[in-house]
Amino acid sequence: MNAFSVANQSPSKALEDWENAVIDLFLNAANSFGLPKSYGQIYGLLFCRDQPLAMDEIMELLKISKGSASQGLRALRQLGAVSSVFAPGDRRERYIAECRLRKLVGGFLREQADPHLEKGTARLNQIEKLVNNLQDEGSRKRGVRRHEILSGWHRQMSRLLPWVKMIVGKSDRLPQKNSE
Amino acid sequence: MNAFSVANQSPSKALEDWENAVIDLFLNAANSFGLPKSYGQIYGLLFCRDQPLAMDEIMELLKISKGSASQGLRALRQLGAVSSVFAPGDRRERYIAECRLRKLVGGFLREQADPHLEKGTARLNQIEKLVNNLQDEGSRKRGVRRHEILSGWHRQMSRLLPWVKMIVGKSDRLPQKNSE
DNA sequence: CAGTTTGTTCAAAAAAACTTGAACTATTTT
DNA sequence: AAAATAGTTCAAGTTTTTTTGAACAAACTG
Repeated sequence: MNAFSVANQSPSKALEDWENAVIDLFLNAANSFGLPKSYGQIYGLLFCRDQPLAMDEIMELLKISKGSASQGLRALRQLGAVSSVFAPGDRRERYIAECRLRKLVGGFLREQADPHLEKGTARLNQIEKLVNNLQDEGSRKRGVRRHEILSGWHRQMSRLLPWVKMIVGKSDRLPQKNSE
Repeated sequence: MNAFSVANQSPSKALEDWENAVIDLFLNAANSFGLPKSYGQIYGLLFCRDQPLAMDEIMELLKISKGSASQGLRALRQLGAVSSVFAPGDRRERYIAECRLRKLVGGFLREQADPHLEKGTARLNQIEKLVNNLQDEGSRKRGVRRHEILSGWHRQMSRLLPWVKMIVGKSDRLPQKNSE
């Protein structure tokens, strides 16, 4: 236990091992959800911290560029995964992570899934039109059948999302202290 | 209605417009699910067809390479999205698309989501270990809290998947002919 | 208002993901 | 058993995505 580890109570310059592990976890998770790694890193770092961090602190701790930090923070705010606060007596914006799974999932569905479903509707209409224009009887029948199947899938997916929000919403934070 | 469109009853050399639209739809969908475009194209093509197609036909219709076709078909079979059949009197394998959403979702969850959840368990254990080793009281408490939150999320996600399979499983194909 | 500080933008560089095709294995045909 | 056909593999090439950093804009400070 050296001078450093004792001094670690105030905003530290370096990440602890477990923090790196959490950040790496979110890095991988972001990838799986089709988001850039840096978004995951930023979220992961903020998730670890009790105190809000400013952009330049994030840049330094994660060793990422100004551009990545700026863009990542913007996207995360857009998703509702991060929000900004102002510390009195400091001009710069500071950021904290949203830790309620319900909110995170909700934001993700709103920003990613919903737009896809809408585009899907448009595409299905286009396909329907093309299919109905077919002259050849057999071809048209086959096309109509396929359009019906796709429409059914689309409907199913639309139904699924509200359930997902609902199921994830239940018993969000652990049944323990820290009650909002 | 020319000679071509009449002849189109047998395996055609070119795609129809609606087929291209469907293939493009699946191309985009594959992307959204983190799969290569070519997987989506291949699935989309097979989805359109009543008759199974051989690999060289897929290559020609989609203008993709041998390698892409081979790898794509393997991955799609692995996912349960495509299965192969043998036409009598022809040596080559032929492929058809699985059109039951339930099966598609099930395969995707099995091959993509489940492995992630397992890796998640391992990562959480690693984080727990690191956190418990912390000497500084405050740091450890913060780490423990974060590990608890992540464990809660992990549990929630594990609970969600069976529901997804269940909800998507209901009323799969349209209530119409073509009964399995 | 000139100088700082904070944060954004975007073209170019770097990294990651995907596709290609030639070489190879395995199987069938002559 | 040689030739032909099917299909796989993987290193190299291509495309796409992500990151970087310098130039810029905006808001404060002395």
